[in-house]
Amino acid sequence: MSVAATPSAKTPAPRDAQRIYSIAELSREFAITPRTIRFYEDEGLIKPRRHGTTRLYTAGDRTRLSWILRGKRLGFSLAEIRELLDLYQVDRTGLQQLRELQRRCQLHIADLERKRADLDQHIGEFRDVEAQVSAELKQRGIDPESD
Amino acid sequence: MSVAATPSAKTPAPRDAQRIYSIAELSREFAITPRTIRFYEDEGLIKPRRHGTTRLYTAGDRTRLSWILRGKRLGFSLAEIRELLDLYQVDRTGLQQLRELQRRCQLHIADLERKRADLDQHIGEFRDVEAQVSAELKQRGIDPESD
DNA sequence: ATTGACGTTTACGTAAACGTCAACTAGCAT
DNA sequence: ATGCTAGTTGACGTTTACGTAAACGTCAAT
Repeated sequence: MSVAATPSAKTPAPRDAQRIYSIAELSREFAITPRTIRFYEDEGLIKPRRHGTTRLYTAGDRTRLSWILRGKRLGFSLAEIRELLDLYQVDRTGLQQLRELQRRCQLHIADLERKRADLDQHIGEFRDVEAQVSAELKQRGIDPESD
Repeated sequence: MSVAATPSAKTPAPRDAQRIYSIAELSREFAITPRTIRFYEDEGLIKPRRHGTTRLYTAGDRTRLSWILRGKRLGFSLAEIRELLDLYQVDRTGLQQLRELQRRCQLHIADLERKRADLDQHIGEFRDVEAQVSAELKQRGIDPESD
């Protein structure tokens, strides 16, 4: 389809805000399959425009996608990620809406900070192990081949 | 069976290193079902002693369990967690073993630090949202009921 | 002797998050 | 016209991480 084909074939990938991405392009960039991207769409995480039946992704969609993947790396389920994404575009007009948004942000931040504490402890433990191993290796002599 | 029953029923839970825990006790403490604990055993994450067919958990098993759950909160799969747990008890005698252990520690630490960067950015974004919402709420007046 | 709390195994079920075909379609190059 | 390359939908399969139910054993107390 070459929807996003560069005119003179000189520019490799102009990371403009105006750029339009194909599904294959995004799947390559983020190392996921097109099937996965379509799946996220089925789950309501992204809603790309269409040209006919073909999906067209904007820079915003791309950002959203990277957001999704980061959420995944942090251990959130797709359902949670969808909720979090929605927080960014809920109606901020009503007072109750604002209060609810604030509340949910605070809850989520607290969750994240607990996670951060877990992570720090976890890192600490592995640093300890690594340090002990390093010390032991130094003890035994730094000669590279001696097993 | 009351394997871990306290004699005079006075001491509530002596957190000794010698203590032995029943499966129900651990499941209550960590808010998971016994089924889950048995499942972890099937997956090779814990290997409690047995008295007949009944499982007996030591303080070490308990620590292992809390470790598993923390790993889960951080988004690791059970397979990954098993590997990480194994790192703690691999044979540290051979030089090659030590080098391999060091290498894997370093890889894992790098992974964790990437995760930490993800997490920090994530937290930052939500703090921003929360700050904006707070500002907007303050702008509109702090009167509690006005919707 | 029965009840109740707790434990066991075996087996099947399920929700989430995709992967893997299969069978199209649409545009472009030869 | 034919083939190639991307894209599409749908259906079904798979893995992970358990839940659920059945059917049973064991011990202490009643």
